[in-house]
Amino acid sequence: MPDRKRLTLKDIAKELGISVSTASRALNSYAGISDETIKLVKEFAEKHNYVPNTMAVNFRKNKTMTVGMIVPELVHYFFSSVISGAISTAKKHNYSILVSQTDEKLKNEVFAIRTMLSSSVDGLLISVSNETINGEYLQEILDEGRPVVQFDKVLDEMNTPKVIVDDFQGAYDGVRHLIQEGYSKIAHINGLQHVKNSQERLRGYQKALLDHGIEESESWVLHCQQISEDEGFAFAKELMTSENPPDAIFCITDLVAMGVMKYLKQAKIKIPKEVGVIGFSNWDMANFVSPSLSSIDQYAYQMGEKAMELLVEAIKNNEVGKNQIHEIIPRLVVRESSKRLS
Amino acid sequence: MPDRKRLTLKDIAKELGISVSTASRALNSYAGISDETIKLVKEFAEKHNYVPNTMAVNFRKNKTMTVGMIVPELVHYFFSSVISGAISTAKKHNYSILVSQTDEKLKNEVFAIRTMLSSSVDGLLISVSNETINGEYLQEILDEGRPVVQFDKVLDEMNTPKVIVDDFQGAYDGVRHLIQEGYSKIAHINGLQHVKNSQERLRGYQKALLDHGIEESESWVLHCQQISEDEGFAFAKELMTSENPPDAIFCITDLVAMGVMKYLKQAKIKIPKEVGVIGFSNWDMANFVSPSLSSIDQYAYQMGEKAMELLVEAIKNNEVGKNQIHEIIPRLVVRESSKRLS
DNA sequence: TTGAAAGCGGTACCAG
DNA sequence: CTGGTACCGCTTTCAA
Repeated sequence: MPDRKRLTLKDIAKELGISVSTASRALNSYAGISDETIKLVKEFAEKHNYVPNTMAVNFRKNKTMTVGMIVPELVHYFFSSVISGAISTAKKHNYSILVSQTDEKLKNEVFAIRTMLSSSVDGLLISVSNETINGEYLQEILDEGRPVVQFDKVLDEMNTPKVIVDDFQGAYDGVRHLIQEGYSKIAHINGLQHVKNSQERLRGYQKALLDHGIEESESWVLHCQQISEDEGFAFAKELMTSENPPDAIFCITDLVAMGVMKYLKQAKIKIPKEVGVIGFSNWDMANFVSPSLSSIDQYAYQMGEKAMELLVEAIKNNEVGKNQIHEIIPRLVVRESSKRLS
Repeated sequence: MPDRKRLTLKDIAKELGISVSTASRALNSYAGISDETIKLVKEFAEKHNYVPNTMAVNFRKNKTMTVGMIVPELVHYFFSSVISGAISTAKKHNYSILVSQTDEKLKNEVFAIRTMLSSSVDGLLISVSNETINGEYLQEILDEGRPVVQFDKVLDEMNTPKVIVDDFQGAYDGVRHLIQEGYSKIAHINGLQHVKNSQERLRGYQKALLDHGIEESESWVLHCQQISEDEGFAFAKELMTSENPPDAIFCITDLVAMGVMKYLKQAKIKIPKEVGVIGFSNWDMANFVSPSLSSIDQYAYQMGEKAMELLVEAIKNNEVGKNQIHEIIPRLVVRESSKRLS
């Protein structure tokens, strides 16, 4: 396949009998170039299908109009929605997005960041893995003078804009709803204790109980390691076969709630009559299961849009290390799994 | 934020009192450079954290080590799985992936292709939108001498490697399974008639009926426009309230099957006792609904891996326009929704 | 085994 | 308003 040599600025200049610089300026419509010349050059370029060599432009301007996006998992309703939102905003600003995933492994995250760096991205959107405890690797990219925006799972101590969901509020709303539906023995299947989202959701759960005069029982708070369906199943079994079984379970994610419901159904425990269930994230499947699952929607798509906006802005203003928090208020979506009344 | 100027080859050369070319060759371990020099340069580079300027390298070599990937929809179990597979293979070969989505709109697809082109991707992975009927826009990228690999939804007439699922076989296996379970009045909710996947699945459905001596009824084949849950619901209703309702429904995708099951449950029609249901794609939710949904697994992740492998190979060998078909044999996953026996 | 130098294709500064 | 030219950082050819 002989790569048909592409037309360059030099070719155009020679062909039209003008200088390369004039041609360049004409194509970019600089002030101080006669309309005539501009027209001449543009028409010629159009006619001959001139496409500027992006690599040359990137090289010269030291910009790629490309940003990196690193997520823990791609095959995931929440994250793919965030990416979708980010892509849509990126498109508006003429940015492209390099996507990478870490499978929640720090090792992969470090590799991904390095790769992004070497791909010369203009900036980075990242939701850190569960294994990530400090941001030393992330710091490298900031040190290069390239902006980073964190979203969803963030490292507090890193100075970057952050787009997060108000997990506390979401959890609070969910648990309050359970209480209002008449549940009073509410268990919570939480996540990894060092992860901030988990901590906040736990706080919301506790505060809701407190505010409604319900005493907390330590044995009703369990912590997942994998945040998996299997854990949901196992913990539900553990809870329901204990001395003092709960009458509602607030789950750290919808996936865990799926496991919980699977167990309850298998054990012939009626949802929501005997036990209420509520998830977090509002996955697509929440709608399809029966009973349909009440959940907390995190506005994933909007989160992606916002994160990308902040990144574009930071790139434009060459702002690195600005610590700014954009908090998204989640929305309780009530479905069948938590409706005891009515 | 003052961008700390990065170390360049020139700096290294000056510092070590050697020429830029020697430094370059040493770093790349050229033959004809003394081991001593190589060691000297590499150690210096290592110590001072030298990172080659990728944009300069790209520019010089006219390669970016980046490929584009265009899918109809990102928030989709199947496509995100394919992307995931592609990313994993890309990583092995040191490629990065630019991701874009078209929302099944030709307009967006054209834009995405143009953007990818201008981002100087080394190659392109694409699954075309439902609106795409011919490949003139795709041809542009081939004409530039850059390889394209199509996957899942492909344009037959384009000369590119293609990775597809044997839709015919998948449909055949699914319908045969229904027949073996004792269903005989099998309806099929198909997709858009001009899309190849739809045609093949329809063929498989028809052949299975034929092979088992079951007569086909035209009124039992319906065509979706959107391939949506709502359509599944509406068509199920149409079928079940008709003069001659079927006793099984083979759906073009799991999403449509979700709608079908929703209707059946609402109409108190027992699955799988009265009506069997089977989907296509084997989404994660197939496991979570009840009854769980039988489906045809397309090995999405492997499809992504394979497509990326073919692309890397094509890039390496500078092969553009090679027409090669890699067909993946899907796998029937039997769950509750189609098990009438036992 | 090494150095000098010519670009790659643009952009932008300085003169005129 | 336009042309000439230096240069971005690296690779590679040619000479030594």
